[in-house]
Amino acid sequence: MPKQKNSYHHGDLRRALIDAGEAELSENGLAAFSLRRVAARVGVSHAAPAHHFGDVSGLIDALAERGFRRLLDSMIAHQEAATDEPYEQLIASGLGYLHFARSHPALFRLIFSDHSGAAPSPEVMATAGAAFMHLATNVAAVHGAAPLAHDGARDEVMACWTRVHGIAELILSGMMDAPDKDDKAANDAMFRSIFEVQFRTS
Amino acid sequence: MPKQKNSYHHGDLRRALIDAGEAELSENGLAAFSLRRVAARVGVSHAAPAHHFGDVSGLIDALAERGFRRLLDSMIAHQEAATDEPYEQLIASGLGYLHFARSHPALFRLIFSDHSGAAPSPEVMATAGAAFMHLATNVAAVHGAAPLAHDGARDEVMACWTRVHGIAELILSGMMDAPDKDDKAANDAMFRSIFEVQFRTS
DNA sequence: TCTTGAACTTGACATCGTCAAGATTGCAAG
DNA sequence: CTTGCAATCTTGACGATGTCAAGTTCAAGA
Repeated sequence: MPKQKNSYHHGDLRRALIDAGEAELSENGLAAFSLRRVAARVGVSHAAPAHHFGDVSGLIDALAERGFRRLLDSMIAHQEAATDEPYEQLIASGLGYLHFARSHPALFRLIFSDHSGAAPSPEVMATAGAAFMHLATNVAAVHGAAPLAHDGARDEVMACWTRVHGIAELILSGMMDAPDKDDKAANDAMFRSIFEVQFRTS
Repeated sequence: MPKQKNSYHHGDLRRALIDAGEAELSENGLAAFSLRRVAARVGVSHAAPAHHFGDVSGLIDALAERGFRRLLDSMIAHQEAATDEPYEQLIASGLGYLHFARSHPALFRLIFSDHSGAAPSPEVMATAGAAFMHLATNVAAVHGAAPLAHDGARDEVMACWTRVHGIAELILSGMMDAPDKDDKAANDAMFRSIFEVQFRTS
């Protein structure tokens, strides 16, 4: 199946549009995102995407799903490069989360955009659930337990997620200084020094 | 100075546009934000805002500044309704942050949108600095010290900020369940149970 | 009174998302 | 083999949007 057999019938337009959409997103950001430019980038008419995604939110949804998968992949990759020690793996996962957010800021923001109006598609929620379970497994391993086994386990997972997520968001918004995203050692130190702080009732 | 002396020369158009922009933001969200609708809402021609804000990002910037001020106000208000105990004041500030985020989601997202391209205006950064200092004072009081006095104090403040911010963002994105935003007791319990979790090296 | 500049309007333009209608093609039934 | 059908893609149009240029109105100082 050649990439382009003829002018009509692209062959794998859906995938091509998602690829192009991802590229447009990193180059121009979400605010300047345009369906017509994505179509033009693939070399297809401006109305072609409608048949595969309905309207623009359909493409956005597909991009969100891919983004979530990439986020999970980044966590896994960083974790696999770490020690077997459970806590080190948790830290590594968090650093993978951070690295993805900073490498693909627009995609990251897109994933966590306001889904208050239209609920995210089932595929997106499923991928989000997978990422959540990954974290839950990390956290549980630190306690030497099964994921979500004991009371308050869910709170622990959310405590972890919100911390990592908050750091990522504040860095992206420019409110928080951070070392170059590829300086592993510096980010490791920065992350631990914030992640591990504890507040006490005086 | 009457609100409307005649058709031309509105009198206080800049303020009126910011008011209308804020209303539009809460009603339709950032994605559907339109300069022309804001102008129409005030009863002014579609090109009138340009004279006061340049382009659309000028109005957005003004809205961000107002939003930051409202965020700080919400923190202060909640804190003043709490005990004198420093840690309780810190928690109350966080709950005020959360309450603002959930009461004005679009404005909250706007404040922390991607400023990577154009730097936020000096006014916005100044207001953001005031919010940061408020938190720094809270955190320092827990340790019975002056703001940012000791080594690592900045990390402690950022640890606090990122935690509160992460909770707010994940709730807004729909990734985290939370009690009704006006149920004070339930939110207090939820917030503490996440904020106070500590992770240890196994 | 005259004039000058700020405040606002009007009209135009390119671009955007979406819709309806037409063109093209793969494919399976006959 | 061919013939019709449904999926795929194109074309053209519409209203809405941000921005620019040129014109209009008004207040206030010379």
